[in-house]
Amino acid sequence: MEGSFADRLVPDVPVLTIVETTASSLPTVEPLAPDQAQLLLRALAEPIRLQVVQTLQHGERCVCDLTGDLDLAQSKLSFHLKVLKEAGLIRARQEGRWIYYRLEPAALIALQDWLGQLAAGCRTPAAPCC
Amino acid sequence: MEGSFADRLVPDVPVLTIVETTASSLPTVEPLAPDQAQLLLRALAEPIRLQVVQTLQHGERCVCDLTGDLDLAQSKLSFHLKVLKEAGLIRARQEGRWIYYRLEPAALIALQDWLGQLAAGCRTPAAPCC
DNA sequence: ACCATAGATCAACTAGGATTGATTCAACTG
DNA sequence: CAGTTGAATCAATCCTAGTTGATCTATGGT
Repeated sequence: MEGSFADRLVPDVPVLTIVETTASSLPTVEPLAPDQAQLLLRALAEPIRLQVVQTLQHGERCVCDLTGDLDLAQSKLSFHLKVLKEAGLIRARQEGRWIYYRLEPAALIALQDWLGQLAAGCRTPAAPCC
Repeated sequence: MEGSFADRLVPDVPVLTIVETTASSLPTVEPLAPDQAQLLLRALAEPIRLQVVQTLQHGERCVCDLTGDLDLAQSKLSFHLKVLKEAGLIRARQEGRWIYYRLEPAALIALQDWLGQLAAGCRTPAAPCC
């Protein structure tokens, strides 16, 4: 262990836990811990990674295509894919010699919910001061 | 002009435009441009700024209180408040010698919507490859 | 078995965001 | 008015995420 790069960037936080609710048929997501929210935010808050995510929005894609799509060095793309994967935003699937990446909507939805709670909380009016 | 620090971090992107829809009574938000989304993400993707936002979730608060709440140097807090403000996530209000900051829910909701669109887009199944 | 290709990993380097402490500015107070 | 205090700004420094090019691993083809 004791890796570098993304390993340093990505703290040891358990990844998304997806929970099948008993009653509803829709899969819901555990409320995001602040750590997890931050992991997702940091992963998304980078131009190249944002491009990757937006590209994957249109469907699964293999690395070799992504390098072409985004005109990136293979090494660079690989680095960012790792960050996105460890944040739980994308998933990899191997097929022969190629590796396909796809978005993980659950992560996006979890973050969405987290933002919603944040927005919902700030309905309280002013406060006193020092 | 021609500042440094946050000025460099925060590109010259027009801030949120809030639009009153004619029919509904709820204020909605223009779809976020990728630039704007990234500005918001970068602002949120930092531990201290996230703490600030979470603190403000419980209501408006003046700087002097925030420094105490979060145990931060005044200068440091001021820097992060600037980033958050320029991203449109918080708003300042002066009252005498004190300056109160509060969350801007519209920004959170705009980002929420943006994430929603991203998640909605990735319903398409696999794709071909190289 | 050998070679070619897809992709991950690594070590060294770079760059730019964050921190620090000092300074400046503005609003009150005596 | 001078003195005080809340907060923003600045310059210098630090630190770490991101880049680069080379290397390693694995799959598949001949």
